[in-house]
Amino acid sequence: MTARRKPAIIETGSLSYGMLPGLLGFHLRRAQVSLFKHFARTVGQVAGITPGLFGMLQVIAANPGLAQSRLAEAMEVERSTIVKVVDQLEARGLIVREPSAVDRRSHCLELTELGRAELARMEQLVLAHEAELAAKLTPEDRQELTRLLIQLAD
Amino acid sequence: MTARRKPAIIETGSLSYGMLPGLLGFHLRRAQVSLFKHFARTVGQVAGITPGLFGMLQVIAANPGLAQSRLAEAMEVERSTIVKVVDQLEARGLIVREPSAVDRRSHCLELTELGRAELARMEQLVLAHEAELAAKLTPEDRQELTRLLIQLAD
DNA sequence: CGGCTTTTGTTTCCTTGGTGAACAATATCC
DNA sequence: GGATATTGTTCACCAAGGAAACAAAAGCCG
Repeated sequence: MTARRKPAIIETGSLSYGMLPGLLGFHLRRAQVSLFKHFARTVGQVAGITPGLFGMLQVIAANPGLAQSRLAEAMEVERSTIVKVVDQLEARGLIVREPSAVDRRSHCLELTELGRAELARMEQLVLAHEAELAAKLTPEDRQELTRLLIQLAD
Repeated sequence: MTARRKPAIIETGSLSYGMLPGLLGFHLRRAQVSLFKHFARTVGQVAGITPGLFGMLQVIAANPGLAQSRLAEAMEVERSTIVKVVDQLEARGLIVREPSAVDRRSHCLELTELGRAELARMEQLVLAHEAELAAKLTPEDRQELTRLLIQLAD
């Protein structure tokens, strides 16, 4: 190697991210990591839940009697992934698998009383978390961001 | 259970997401999943790389001689996480760990010739991927989205 | 009706990123 | 020179997810 070595003295602040700042994915990921950490500090720490599990719970609550396969489609994950999620939520007493009256293969997911109570509590925390996030943007910007994200996701 | 059972007949299309559509995190996640899948189809399949690894490679390329600890800070992950990443990239012959001249504890990360060539190829694929994504938005909207994401991430 | 085909939930194994704790070697500070 | 901090590493873990195989149950079709 005959090439001259570059200085290689790089302070944390002045470090280059190459082409990354020109990519939507980079900023999308940063925003999500930031949001996720905020969720963990505010909602997660208090209610012991992750964004993913909260989302599952929301969909189950909003669609009583939902079969696991439908939930998998809604969340765009495989059926085998749903099994673990449902196991967790059931183990915590938040939901139950009830046998379907019309199809003996499928399980109807339902919230328990505890599940309803816990979800209500979580929702308050999530709304507070959302409000803190939204404070970084004007109401119009928040609306605009939502619109653009939907457009990007198709 | 004496309560009347709700119909529980829910077609995939007409299923409710509860309060999720009102949350930024929901749309952020959807957009990212969509983008990630697109990246996997276009860049990943061809160049065998993930958004995460590509990002690491970019930062290493843009900051020759970077120490692993600095990289960890830049990517906001733990040092122990970086070890595996560097192992992978080194195993593929894209980078090398060179001993630092000034600190015998630290390793200076450098791209190899192969690494530079591969990265250049990846960059072309990434730019094409980005262009396809950006096609969903007007140029102004893309700019606006970037601005809002940065603002949200702090 | 009876035989294929599909769907549903499940289990098992694997992969990907990531964490935290402990550790040896090396720097740094007082 | 001795305490303290930093660097890279290993190891054991965890969470989210996917793939494949499977049994039970539905559904289809001749």
